[in-house]
Amino acid sequence: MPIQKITREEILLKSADVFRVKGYHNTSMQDLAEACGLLKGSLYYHFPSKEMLMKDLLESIHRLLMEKIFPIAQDEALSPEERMEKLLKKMGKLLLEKEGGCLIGNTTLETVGVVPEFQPVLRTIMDDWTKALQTIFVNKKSPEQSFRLAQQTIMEFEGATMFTKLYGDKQFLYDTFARTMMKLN
Amino acid sequence: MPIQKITREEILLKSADVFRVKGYHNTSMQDLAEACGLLKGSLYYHFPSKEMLMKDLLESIHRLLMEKIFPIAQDEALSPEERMEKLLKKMGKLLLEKEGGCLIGNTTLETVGVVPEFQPVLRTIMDDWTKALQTIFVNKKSPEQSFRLAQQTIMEFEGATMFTKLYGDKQFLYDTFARTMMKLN
DNA sequence: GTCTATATCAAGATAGAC
DNA sequence: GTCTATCTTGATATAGAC
Repeated sequence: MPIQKITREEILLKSADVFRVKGYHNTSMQDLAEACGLLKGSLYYHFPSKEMLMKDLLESIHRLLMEKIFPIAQDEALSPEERMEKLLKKMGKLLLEKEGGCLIGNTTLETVGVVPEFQPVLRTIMDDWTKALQTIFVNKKSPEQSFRLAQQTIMEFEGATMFTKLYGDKQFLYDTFARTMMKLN
Repeated sequence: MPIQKITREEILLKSADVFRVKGYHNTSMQDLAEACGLLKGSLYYHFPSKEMLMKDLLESIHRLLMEKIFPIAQDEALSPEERMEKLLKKMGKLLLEKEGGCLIGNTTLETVGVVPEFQPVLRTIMDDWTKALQTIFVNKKSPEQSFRLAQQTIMEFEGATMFTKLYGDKQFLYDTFARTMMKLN
């Protein structure tokens, strides 16, 4: 009987690291297979196509965010400032302290308008990310203003990630974290 | 004798539209040739490779910005507010009111860390863009603060472009324009 | 579940006719 | 300067052995 070398979930995790650095179109099934310690053909046992693999990956990331990160915004044991800090730090660890920047942002700029299948899940992730931040801001501001502040925070976050990538300097992100904390006043 | 169908500069302009929408790796020489009304092989008379074509395009964009857009920041006939408005509007027309968002931002996220040849020119564009905005802010703020404000403006601008692309709503950009004008106070 | 082998196609790039 | 034709490679994907 055959030996299971890697699970479906593990393939997605390894693939995320490759896609984040190389981008969607520039990543080959060969690249993904190597990262997983498999041969190219074996990937097709788990996923019918590269496109479906990426779609599943994005949905898996959305699920992770919804379960582990975004609920921090509603943690009544913490102050709004503590929630914001905890959420930003976790987002930083998850999406930013790895090489290549933010997979969601990268994939958005690279594939929206080109691979229509990805757009809905990318939008959903941004929507729920916005809602989470809004939930924190709403302790201090009106709902409408909190919504705008949440969107602005993510935009600055993505812009800072671009600068961090271009200049190889994480300070851009740390500064954005700090400015976001100040918006809670 | 052969008939000149298109100039080198025109090829770059047509290619910019394709790259902006499809991205660098997802654009084929075939795509570029079609956009230019040429056959694939003919492109290699003008450019030795796809990589060099893109590099020349980025340098051509840099030249255009340095000649036509960034000098607005030093136009002594205008107030700081008027310079900022004029510069932002021109950047909007040049980079944003076309399909696909900002070619510089797209190319940065897609190729930094993957195509090292592009990174210097991308950095130079961002550097000079930052300097131009700093020149305007410095009428109202300290040089250090102006530098930070200039960087933040570009980051927000790129983040807003991402949202505009993802949600198909240009309001994100207009709002960012308005917020930037308010930073001059 | 993974491997080997292979089919198919499109990509970047080159050579030479016109 | 552009076209036709072609080379070579690497991509996605499939079939079948183990």
